[in-house]
Amino acid sequence: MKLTQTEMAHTLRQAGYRLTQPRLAVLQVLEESDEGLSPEEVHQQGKTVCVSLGLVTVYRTLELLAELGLVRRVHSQQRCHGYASAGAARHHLLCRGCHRVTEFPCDGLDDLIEAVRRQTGYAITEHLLELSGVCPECQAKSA
Amino acid sequence: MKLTQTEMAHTLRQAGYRLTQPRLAVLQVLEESDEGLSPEEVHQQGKTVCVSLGLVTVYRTLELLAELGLVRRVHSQQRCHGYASAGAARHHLLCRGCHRVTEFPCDGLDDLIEAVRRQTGYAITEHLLELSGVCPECQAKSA
DNA sequence: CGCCATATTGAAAAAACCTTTCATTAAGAG
DNA sequence: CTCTTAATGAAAGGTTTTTTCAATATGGCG
Repeated sequence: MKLTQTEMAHTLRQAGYRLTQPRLAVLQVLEESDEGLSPEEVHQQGKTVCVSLGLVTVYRTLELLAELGLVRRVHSQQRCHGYASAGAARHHLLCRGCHRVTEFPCDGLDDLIEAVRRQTGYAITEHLLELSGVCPECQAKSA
Repeated sequence: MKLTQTEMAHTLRQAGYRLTQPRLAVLQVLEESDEGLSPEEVHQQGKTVCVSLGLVTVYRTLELLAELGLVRRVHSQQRCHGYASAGAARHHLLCRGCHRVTEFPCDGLDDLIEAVRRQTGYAITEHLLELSGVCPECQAKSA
C-alpha cells in the first residue's frame, strides 16, 4: 500500500516544513513511480511537474523525505561502494555507534522467501538483510 | 565466522585469477577490519601492506572480490542514492529485469530479529530486507 | 488581502567519487 | 630463467554530490 501525495504533504507540514512546489513535484514523481529512482531520474521526471526544479533541490528533498520516512533508500548492487569481509552468511548487523559490521546466523528466512515467491511469482535469487542498531559495547558507553 | 586470507587466496586462484600483492593487500585489510569500508579507506589501509597500491586497483579488486563472493557490499544509509516511495513496509522486492520495486508483506521477520537480539545483545532499531530476482513479466519475456 | 521574515530554491563552482585508457610491471606456466 | 599476458598505477576524463550565495516563494500576521 502506497502513501498518497496528500498524506505525504500533511506529514511535511506537521514536521514544520514548507509545502513548496519543488517538494510537491518530487513527492508526485515518487508516488507515481514503482521503480527505484536515482536523483537524476527524479529530476528529469520532476521537471515535467515543476519546470524550474533544480537537481540540487532534488538531492535536498530526497534526503529530507527519507528522514521523515516518506521515502526509502533502495540499495542496488550496482551503485553502492561500501564493503566488508564476507563470511558464509549474507546477513549484516551494523552498529550505529562504532560502525562495526557483524554477521549473524539467519534461520527462518528461507521460509519467508518461499512465501514471497509463492505470493508474487518472482524468481528470487538474492537477498540482503541488514539489521542495524547499537551493539552492547556502545550501549554501555552511552549509559 | 570470518574467512581467512588464505582461504580467500585459494578461491582467487581457483577462479583463475593471479595472486598479486595488491589483491593480497586488499584481502588482508578486509580480513582485519570489522567495519564496512569505503574504497578510499581500503586504499589508505592497504598502502601500509603494499606501498604501491593504487586506488584504481582497489576499485577493481573490490568488484572482483564481490563477484567471487569473498566480500560483500554493505549499504549504509549515508552513502547510497537510490530512492523509492515508502509504503508501510520496509521490505523491497527488486526485479533485475525491469528494475521495478515492489513491497511485500513480511511475516516472521520479527521473530528472527528478536532471536538475533537475544543472541548478540544488539538493540536493533532498523532493518532492511531486500529480495531480488526476476518478476513474472520479465520471466515470461525471456522465455 | 497583502506584507514581511525567513525557509527554500536554483545556478555556478567546487569537491568528491568513479571509470577509462595505456604504457609498464610482475605472476606463474613451461 | 624466460616468455606470455593478466594485472597494475598514473593520468585524464566523466559523473555524481555538496557547498555557496543571491534571488525567490511560503505562510504567519496584521
